[in-house]
Amino acid sequence: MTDIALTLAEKVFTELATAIVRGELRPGERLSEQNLVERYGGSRAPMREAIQKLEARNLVVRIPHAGARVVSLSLQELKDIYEVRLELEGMACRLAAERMTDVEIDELHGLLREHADSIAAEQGQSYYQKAGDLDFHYRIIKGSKNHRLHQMLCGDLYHIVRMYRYQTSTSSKRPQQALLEHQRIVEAIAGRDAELAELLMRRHIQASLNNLEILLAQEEGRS
Amino acid sequence: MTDIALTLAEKVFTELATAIVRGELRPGERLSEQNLVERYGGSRAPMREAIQKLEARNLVVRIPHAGARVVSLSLQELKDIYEVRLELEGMACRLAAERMTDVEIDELHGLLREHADSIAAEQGQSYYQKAGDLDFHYRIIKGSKNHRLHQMLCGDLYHIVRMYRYQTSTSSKRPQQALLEHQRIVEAIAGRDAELAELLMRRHIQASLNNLEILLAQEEGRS
DNA sequence: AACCTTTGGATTGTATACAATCGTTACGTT
DNA sequence: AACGTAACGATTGTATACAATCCAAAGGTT
Repeated sequence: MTDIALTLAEKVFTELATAIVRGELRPGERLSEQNLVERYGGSRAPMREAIQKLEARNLVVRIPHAGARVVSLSLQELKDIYEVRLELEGMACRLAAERMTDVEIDELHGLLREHADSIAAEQGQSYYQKAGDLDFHYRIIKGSKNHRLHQMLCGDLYHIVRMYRYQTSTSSKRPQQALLEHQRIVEAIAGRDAELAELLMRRHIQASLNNLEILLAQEEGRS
Repeated sequence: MTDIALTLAEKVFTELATAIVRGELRPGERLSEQNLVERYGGSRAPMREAIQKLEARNLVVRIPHAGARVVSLSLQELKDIYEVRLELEGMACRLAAERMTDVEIDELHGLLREHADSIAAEQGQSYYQKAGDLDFHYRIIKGSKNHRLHQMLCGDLYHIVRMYRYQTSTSSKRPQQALLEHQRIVEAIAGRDAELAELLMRRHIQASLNNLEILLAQEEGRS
């Protein structure tokens, strides 16, 4: 039989994780075990375990005897994360150019066609564009065939990155620009040009970092 | 007042972590909560929490309703880890060349002199050499001034790397060779040559990976 | 009025008890 | 004898209860 016996701790964990990523739980907000019991049912033990799982993924910070809070990153910490992501995802793209199967590359092409159609039809809502962007990066990471790399990028860093992207609405011109960059990256991968693929991916992420910094600076000025 | 109130869960966690790294707990070995209670005292709750912390650092694997086992890595997984480490520690070295203070660099020089003396005196026992090697890498990582990078390298990857190094006794000629490589790396950092520093560090780790692969192959043949 | 101390409430850390699930062994069947 | 099945034991998941710690507000002192 397939194991449908998900523990309550895992359910609460995924619920909370998506809530944090979507910004429904604000950075710095407290997570009391008792509150979670009242909201999700069950007892304190599973709630506690869920919080620990969140801590393991750096989504919350726990202080002994003082409780857990949704992580709140300084601008410096966010830059640190992007610096690492730049390196790791560049690496992933390089490896993907060497290791992806031809079928996987075809699927990448298909994905880009979908995105292009979606943007052309103007129905490319912000949410779906972000999901699509995520899907693109996800496939390349998977294409690196390095399980640990996949785990680090998708498990830890991406939650954080997504969390801050949800709140900052991307500027209107960026999606088309991003699609162009994506297309060039896929070209490089299809040509098995690992160095170029890495270079282009690094530039791509650098661009989105610049974008984020501008938005954060605006937000800073507004507060 | 300084918080000396370490929770039992944390104590057990550090105990177990070092035990695993030292090989006192073998890969694949089971960790039953009840057993831990008998060995460390207390109740199941803190033991459970300790095991979860170990899982968060990839030192154990937990399967719902089936318990926890010390992680047992395939050769492929080990290669994946080294591949990531190569990239991240190369990055750390590059950043260190740009960001370390002159004082920190002086301290690095001092560390290398100690190592040279230790080897010359022939009293460089295998254990201390490893500790020294670790200290060297640790300082460079810290010198990168990227907190997340530090966390990833020291928190997750190093435990695993150390775990497999403890068991494989380094070959007799390697320490001197390693010291030489260390010295060249520090030269590059002192000269603020970031690219060279990264290159040398990557070669250095690649060499130790080659060394490890040979030893693992020998072990494979012996079993 | 500002500062320190103290006391109360709330929250986490730990202990114990019960329920659900899994692995294994013994048994019966083919 | 080999295979499938069912019951047992052991272990984990969850619930409840108690102890230790922290945070904040109230009161006294300088």
